[in-house]
Amino acid sequence: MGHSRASKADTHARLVAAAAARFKERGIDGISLADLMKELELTHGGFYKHFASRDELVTEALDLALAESGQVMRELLFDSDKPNIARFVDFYLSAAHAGGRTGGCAVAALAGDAPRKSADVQAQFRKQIERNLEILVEALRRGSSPAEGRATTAEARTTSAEARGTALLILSALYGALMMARAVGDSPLSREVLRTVRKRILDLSGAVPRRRASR
Amino acid sequence: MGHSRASKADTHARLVAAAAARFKERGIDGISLADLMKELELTHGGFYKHFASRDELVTEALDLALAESGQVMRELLFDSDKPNIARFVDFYLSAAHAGGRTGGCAVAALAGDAPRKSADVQAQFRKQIERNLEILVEALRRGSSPAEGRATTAEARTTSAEARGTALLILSALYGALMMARAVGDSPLSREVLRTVRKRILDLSGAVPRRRASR
Amino acid sequence: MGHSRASKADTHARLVAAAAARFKERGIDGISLADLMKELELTHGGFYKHFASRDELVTEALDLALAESGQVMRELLFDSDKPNIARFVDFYLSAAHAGGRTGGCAVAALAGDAPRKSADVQAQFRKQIERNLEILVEALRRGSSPAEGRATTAEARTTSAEARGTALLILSALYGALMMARAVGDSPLSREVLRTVRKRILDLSGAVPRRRASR
Amino acid sequence: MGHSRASKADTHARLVAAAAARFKERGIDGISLADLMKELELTHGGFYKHFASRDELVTEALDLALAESGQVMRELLFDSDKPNIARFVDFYLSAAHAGGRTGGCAVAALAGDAPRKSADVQAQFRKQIERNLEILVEALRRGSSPAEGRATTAEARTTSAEARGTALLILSALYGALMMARAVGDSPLSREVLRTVRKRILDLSGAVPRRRASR
DNA sequence: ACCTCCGGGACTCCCCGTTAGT
DNA sequence: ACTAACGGGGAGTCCCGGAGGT
Repeated sequence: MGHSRASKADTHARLVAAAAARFKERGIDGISLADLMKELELTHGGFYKHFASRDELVTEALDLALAESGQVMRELLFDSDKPNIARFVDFYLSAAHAGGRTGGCAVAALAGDAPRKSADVQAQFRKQIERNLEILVEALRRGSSPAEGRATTAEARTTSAEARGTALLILSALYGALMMARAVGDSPLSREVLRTVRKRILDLSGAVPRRRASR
Repeated sequence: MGHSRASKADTHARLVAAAAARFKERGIDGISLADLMKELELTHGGFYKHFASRDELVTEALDLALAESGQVMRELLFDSDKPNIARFVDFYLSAAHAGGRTGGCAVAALAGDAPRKSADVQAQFRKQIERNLEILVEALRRGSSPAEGRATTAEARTTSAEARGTALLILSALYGALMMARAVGDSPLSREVLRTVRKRILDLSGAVPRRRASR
Repeated sequence: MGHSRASKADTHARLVAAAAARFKERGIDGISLADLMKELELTHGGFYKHFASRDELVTEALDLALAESGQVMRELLFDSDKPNIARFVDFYLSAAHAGGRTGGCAVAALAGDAPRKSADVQAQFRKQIERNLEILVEALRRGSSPAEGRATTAEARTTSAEARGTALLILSALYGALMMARAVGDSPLSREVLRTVRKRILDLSGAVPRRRASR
Repeated sequence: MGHSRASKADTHARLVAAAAARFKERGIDGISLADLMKELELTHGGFYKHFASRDELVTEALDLALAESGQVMRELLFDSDKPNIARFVDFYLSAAHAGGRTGGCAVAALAGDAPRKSADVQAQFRKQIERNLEILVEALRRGSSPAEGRATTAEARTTSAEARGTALLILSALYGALMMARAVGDSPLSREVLRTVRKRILDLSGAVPRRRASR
């Protein structure tokens, strides 16, 4: 009875996880179903017991990969009392994170593929980037203004717009720096990009309240 | 039959140009040699008269595409007396530039493919990005300090490091914003990213002298 | 994508049939694999799932085409009680048969290519021509001597040799006339060849018993 | 001075002759210009000093090859006082003639290619076959009726039609037998075809006067 | 008359997604 | 779930006809 220890649901999940990792490494079209199945010590033919098509796997793997990127972001930012933007940026722009491609940020790894894919795929990116933005906005606001909870609605809105703008800039710079660093390979330039952008972003993130205060 | 008036060099150049455009649109692996040749009303059989391999075409097309991106940058920044950073940023983050993929920035379009390609390809990116950085640094320095020519060496070095850091941040943010906007497709989010990052970058670029002055 | 309802055997058979028709029309080297596949609404890439090489297809298509020519011969000659040589000759040398190339006789259409092909191809022609000869001999003998069943062995042998000689002449004349008619295109000459040779062959086929009787 | 002993006209003629021989061996498409030029110890590039295109060479070589076939026919039939049909048939259906392809009959060798070629090529065949027929008719008439020159116009016409019919049959059988023999390669069957058809044709050619006499 | 080589097109090989049969 | 293989399609290689330029 039964044929293997692994349940069908388990195999499905392992496939999605493996696909997410490989997609980040090699791009969405960079790995074949056959190679993917081989990784799980399965054979090519069994794939369609788990997914109706490759696209279905792409959708699920992308969901997982993008969600993970948000999860990592949230953990790094929020696992202490006060949002720790520095730790997040340090990690995000660390050489290890930039170099190793398996565990990296799915947005940075796959954003380049998205424009050539379907609107559904782009919607997945849109949704996750929106979420990541919210996380960062929240971190900026909590980091900058512990008393914000008591702000009036009008003040909060202004602050929010301000924070959202800052978050957008930071996110753009993070993604851009990571993609540049990866595109140029390991080199003095890539290290300079990571180090310098990291410092500037920390200035920016800290600058939010200060800049407001100074005006 | 036989060959037409067009010289070999001309055909070669047209192939490289077409490849550069298609690569930016669809990625380096996104177009086949046969389709590419068809664009020039040739057949794929003649391809190897011009290139020893597909990789050779990739190298040349990448060179062209990246160089063009630098050229555009230089023109937008420098075609008037005073470096015009605003015009460059406006153009770079315009919806048209972000949406249309044919004429866009090769770095933003292809940076995502580079990590999966050979070290040679990555070196091409490195070289061009280094050049683009220098252009932007020059613009920032000339824009910020018309009298810089008389600065002492020490001051100049400091200013240079400062400007280079700013340039790195700006470039990262530009590339990141463009890639994000493209990844999410045409949407309120993409428009917000482009608009907001544009404004912030203009603040940053203007901030160079002010920041120095304030210390 | 994926494969349609058609089984492999079916596709294989359709390929062979299409090749046989095209070879008769344009010669063995007159059609490319890509064009052939296009006829079945397939693409050239899948060809080697069905045949190890072009030669293998040639062999099978030739087998089919030649066998069909024998089958047509047999049907025309034998579908009534008494062998009907006249009907066969009439059809074989009809303008329609001579002009239209698709449905025509494979021997006449392809004999000219055979000498330039491999010994295997020539053996295929040999085998089928031998069979066609036997069919015609049988027709001549049954047509000429209804009581032949009671002939002594020696007489039968003599009759056989006689009939085989006549069959060889008839077959040569048929093939020769058809090839001449085709080589000169539609013209008074081609019509004269067909008409005249037809009449003479009918004389010859009827002459078998008469010639024997006269000795 | 001058560059070589061979004049341009001579080279032209040698090219045509070599092409005629190769075409008979391998078919009209069976030899490349490069190989042909190599045969004359010339190089590929010089070809277009002699012919505007390959087609022009084909036309001339075909003219030569076909004319030669008529010339051979005429010589064998007529080089003695009385037309010697037997000698012609013997030669034409000799194993050497059938096997060796270089010197063979152009009609038999190339008739199979003609239907796939232009109407001009087919017209060349038509013209030469018409001539060959006339030669054979003349031989049949002179062989059968030395006094024919004095026949009345009406009688001559009847005789002519009779002879032309016989000539058509003989020509068809000759061409057909030769093509069959070549198609099946060297074998008992090919030898049988040649031997048997030869004997039957000789019967037929001799039968002309006898058949007329018997009516 | 040569050399060179362009552009055309064919064949072969290989990989991928997908499906059928076991 | 595996084995097998179909059909799609890209890459690379070869050779041919033809067109310069020396």
